[in-house]
Amino acid sequence: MGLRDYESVLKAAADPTRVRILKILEGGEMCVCQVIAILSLGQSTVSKHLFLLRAAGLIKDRRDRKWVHYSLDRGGDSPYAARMLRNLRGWLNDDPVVAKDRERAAMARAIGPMAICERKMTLPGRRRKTGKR
Amino acid sequence: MGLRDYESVLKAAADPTRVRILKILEGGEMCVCQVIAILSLGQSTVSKHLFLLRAAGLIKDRRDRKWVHYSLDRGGDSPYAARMLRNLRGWLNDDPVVAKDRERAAMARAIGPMAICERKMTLPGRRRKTGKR
DNA sequence: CCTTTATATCGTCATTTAACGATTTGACAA
DNA sequence: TTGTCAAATCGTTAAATGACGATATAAAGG
Repeated sequence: MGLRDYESVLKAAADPTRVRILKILEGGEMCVCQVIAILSLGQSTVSKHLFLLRAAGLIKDRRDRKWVHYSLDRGGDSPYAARMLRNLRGWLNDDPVVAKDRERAAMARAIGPMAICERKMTLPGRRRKTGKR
Repeated sequence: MGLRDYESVLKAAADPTRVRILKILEGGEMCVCQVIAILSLGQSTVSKHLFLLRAAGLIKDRRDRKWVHYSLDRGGDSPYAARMLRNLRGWLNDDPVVAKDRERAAMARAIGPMAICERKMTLPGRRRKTGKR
């Protein structure tokens, strides 16, 4: 519980894409394909971000049939992670990117994971492949 | 006060060397040459770290003759910075690296900035040039 | 078994970053 | 002004990071 853990939590929380994921998950559990659809990023990219967030103890996963659902790990054992999640609750709620993600998350929830995962549905409002960084 | 500010604060606070600086400054104001002596890192390296911490609103500087003293910017206008500083207060106090830095900081304070800045004194306990990463 | 589909992992590439030494700037003293 | 010294900035290099597409694994269904 020293500098190493601290660093993994802070670095995980410092990346803008990963904060977006955390803010999306504040609305509740989400399956990976929904997160992918909301962020409009490649599947492997999102998977890696989720891995880092999980490694830091910020989120946890739950397997349901062939889907994996992620949610905030509020009761985790990392005090750094727990505090950062609490901080984030009150932060960035007015940020336009976060707000837009929330809208798209609400749509994803309304549609449900099945429709999105089975590619019967695409979320509007942001074009895919928005530039390769 | 959106994602950009958040990112600069979190990234600044996520680097282990910069946290060490913040923890050192919890003991009070310090002149740059003292921080350099405590960390045993190159002068330009430390200067850049201080720049980033200042840009994020985590620390502030004060000029006194030919020395620049840095201290935590607790009353700053960035809510992210203020909160992170408060979090840090209670974090990492048991970490061995932080503890060692604190010892060396206490020595540096006892000696005073003059002696260290004028190179009449070298802090023991950690060899210079510990590897170029 | 074999196919499909959701997610994870691998390999590559471009960008960022942290370290260094060298140089410049800025404040003081002579 | 000139010299000195603390600190900031510049330029380079090696490692870390985030993006991607391709491939591998895990669970269902045929």
